[in-house]
Amino acid sequence: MDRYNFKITEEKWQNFWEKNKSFKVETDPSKKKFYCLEMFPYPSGKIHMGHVRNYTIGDVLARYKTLQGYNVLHPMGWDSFGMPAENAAKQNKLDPKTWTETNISNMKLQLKKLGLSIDWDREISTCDKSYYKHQQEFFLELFKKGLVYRKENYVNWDPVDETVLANEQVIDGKGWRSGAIVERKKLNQWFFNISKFSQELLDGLENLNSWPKKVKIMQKNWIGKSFGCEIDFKVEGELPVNSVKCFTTRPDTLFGFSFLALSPDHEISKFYQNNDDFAKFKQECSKTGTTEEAIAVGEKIGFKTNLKAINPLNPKQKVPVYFANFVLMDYGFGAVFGCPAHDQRDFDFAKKYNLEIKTVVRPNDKDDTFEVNKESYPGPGVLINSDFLNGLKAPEDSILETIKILEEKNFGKKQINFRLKDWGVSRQRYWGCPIPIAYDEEGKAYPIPKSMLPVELPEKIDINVKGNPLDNQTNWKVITIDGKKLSRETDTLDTFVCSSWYYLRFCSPKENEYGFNKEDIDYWMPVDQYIGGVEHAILHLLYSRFFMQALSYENIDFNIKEPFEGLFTQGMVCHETYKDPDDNWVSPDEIENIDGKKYLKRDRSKLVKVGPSESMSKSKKNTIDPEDIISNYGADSARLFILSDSPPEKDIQWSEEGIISSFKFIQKLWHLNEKIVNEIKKKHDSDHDDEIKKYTNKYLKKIHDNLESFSYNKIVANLYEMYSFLNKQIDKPYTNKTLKENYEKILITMTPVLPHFANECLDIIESKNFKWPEYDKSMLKEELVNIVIQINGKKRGLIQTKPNIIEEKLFEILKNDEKVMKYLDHKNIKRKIYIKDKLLNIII
RNA sequence: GCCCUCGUGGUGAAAUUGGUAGACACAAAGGACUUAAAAUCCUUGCCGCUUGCGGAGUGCCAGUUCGAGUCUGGCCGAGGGCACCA
Repeated sequence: MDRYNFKITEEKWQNFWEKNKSFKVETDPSKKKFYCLEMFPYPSGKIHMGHVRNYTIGDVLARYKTLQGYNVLHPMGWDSFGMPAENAAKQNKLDPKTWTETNISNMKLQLKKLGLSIDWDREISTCDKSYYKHQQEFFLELFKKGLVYRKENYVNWDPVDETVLANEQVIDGKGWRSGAIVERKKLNQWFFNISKFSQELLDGLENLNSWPKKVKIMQKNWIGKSFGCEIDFKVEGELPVNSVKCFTTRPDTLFGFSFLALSPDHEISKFYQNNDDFAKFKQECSKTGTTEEAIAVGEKIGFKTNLKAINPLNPKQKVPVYFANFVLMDYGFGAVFGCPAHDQRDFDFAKKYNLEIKTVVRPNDKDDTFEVNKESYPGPGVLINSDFLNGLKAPEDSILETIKILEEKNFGKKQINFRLKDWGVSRQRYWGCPIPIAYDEEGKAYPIPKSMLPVELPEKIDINVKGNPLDNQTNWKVITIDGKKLSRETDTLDTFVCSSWYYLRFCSPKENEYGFNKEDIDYWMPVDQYIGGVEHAILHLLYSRFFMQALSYENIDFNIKEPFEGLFTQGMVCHETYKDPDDNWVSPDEIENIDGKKYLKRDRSKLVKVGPSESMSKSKKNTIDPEDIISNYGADSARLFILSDSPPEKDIQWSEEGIISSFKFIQKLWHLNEKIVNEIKKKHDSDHDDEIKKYTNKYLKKIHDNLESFSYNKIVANLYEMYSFLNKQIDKPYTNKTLKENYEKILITMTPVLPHFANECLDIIESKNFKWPEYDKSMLKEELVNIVIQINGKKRGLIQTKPNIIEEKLFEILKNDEKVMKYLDHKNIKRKIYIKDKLLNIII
């Protein structure tokens, strides 16, 4: 028997696909389309197992849809702007462009070795000027529509990367990439007005039926809509201030008012500019705002002003006004009204500063003497101690009623607030898309005319400088527009801008005039299935959705509101972690397995500590290089294993044993193939034709259902079952035509998972121009069914009969079943439940 | 603290509308083949007794039902998201 030589076969088919441009597609409205997109990679240098999983899942779908007759767009590109290029360039003294381009060509080769059905003619790279030119056009388009603006703002400053971070890029007060504690800094920044579309982005989620519920909830929470009331508090004191606006979701607790708190950045703070104590307090705030313990403990600190605020519903009541560290300037009006009895945060603050705690809501199961003492009571109940509001049901009736009263008296009005903030897109970085703006001496911003686009990044410059290297490019910075000497914007765009529209570009990758061509996007968009990691649930996916809103805003020609019709988020690839006796991480290829125990390779006597399986990461050294796997076992083995065992949306454990068993399975399939090919050559009677036809049909249904529901792990199980059936049954005689036809169908179903192997086998049986085999519903009916016999709900027997048997007849057959009759012996049958063709439950 | 998801063998997991729990695989143990090893194949899987059979069993406790991994309520545990959002 020949061994299956994956090296030769895989190379053969990869060359074939490349030479024939097998996956090249064109816009063709006469064909039904399917747009299958996986999140494009950052060209870090090498592909990792996460890519293998992501792109294998996508490839299974793309190949399946192609076989079903769809015109499938399955492109690939590179998210190639970003900081790693700059950092690597600093270390290796290469310029970012060269570094990036080398990485792209390496990774492209690696992806090709996976046997992906990609239309490489559509390859794009976001750092290519033919790409970012159009991004600059979009920027100016949005600028014209008023969706881009510049403002001086406190920004999240990453002191290590020396750049600004969006709120979403700050995790636990630290930079998402550098891990450095983020500082606050005031800078002039460009913003995309994403918050303008808060309601649309929220509503749009409703219709995304093929998105994971989890992702939709995360976005919903991020947008953070809340319903409440804006209240205008009159204030009195020594400052020239008459009123302070607050937003609250609980106006009904206004009778529990005991202080007013302002953000340290509130405009009233200007009156304290020269106050040393206030300066100290502000410094205290910026410290507690960022350290981890402070966030965990949540210590509240305040600075008392000499103002008093008046309760609009009870003008006799006057309460102190504080600056407080927990009040955020960019939510609501940067001011909150404090009701300690019914808000834990206000409660903590009141305790610290000895402020009044007045209970105004009692729980439904308590009487009016209820008093809050150890902690606040934020729950539902009935209003008490609230004068004319007493007795109202909280929160439903009481909130609406209070808002009505406040509106009547002109103290406030109903309001909806969103947590979503505008997207700061300026980055003080070299390796990004230049912002197409220039400034005059007064700092007024001028858009660069379209004819002067793209604003190209200067090449081969010295990036070994502190801060933004573009700032040092004095020649580049100077530009003359309409005879006016201007200075270019030196900030570049956040790389999330690049990935917010790349799926449009794939539809028209060569279009020169504009970012895309209308005819192309009308045909291909939206993306039917988008596949990627759940880590992009908020950032990338929300920005992309915003981009569609922004492009369609005031534009009747563009009406794509949602870019991704279907979304699938795959799980991570995990591996066991190892540590040597000195507690250092050890990589899997430094380990030797002896008698089921794991030893250090370089010192066989030393046993390594096996830690939990965790997501593959360089820092824990538990990565496996896909290139090694492909060269040792082949792409098909890698694909088969990465799909097996765990459902695609869950994490998967990578193991040596697992990949070996996938490899062996392909060898077994190869031997089976030889047997079948021999059988096809022989002549036989047709005794068993029905058997194989029926089996194949049942198998096709399973594969079909599992493909449709993304149960790719079950498809692998179906392949194992199919192998074991055919391997047992192949010695039975079948007519060659039937055997060939059915085997061909089975092989076709294998092509999405094992494209090289299955195409090779199809080639051997001389199958040409094949398409996806549909199953025949009428053939699914069984000639015999198994009926479970239960006694008092417990399984006691199994009877095989023809379908549609009536209960009486079944009971007759049952009388011959000694085992079951033993249980029924001399017992009174109280009741029988019969489910046709399935089950008979006898109650005694 | 709030929100979401999930608890099934030693492990990863299967199980249409409630209807044979553990498909398929990994690991382990035993066996077959072999001079031996590798490779391959078969068997076992928790508790009892002798094959065979019986019993328990899907995190825990109740409930609905002829029948619950699946539905309802409560509890316990794990993972993820958000985090002073007024």
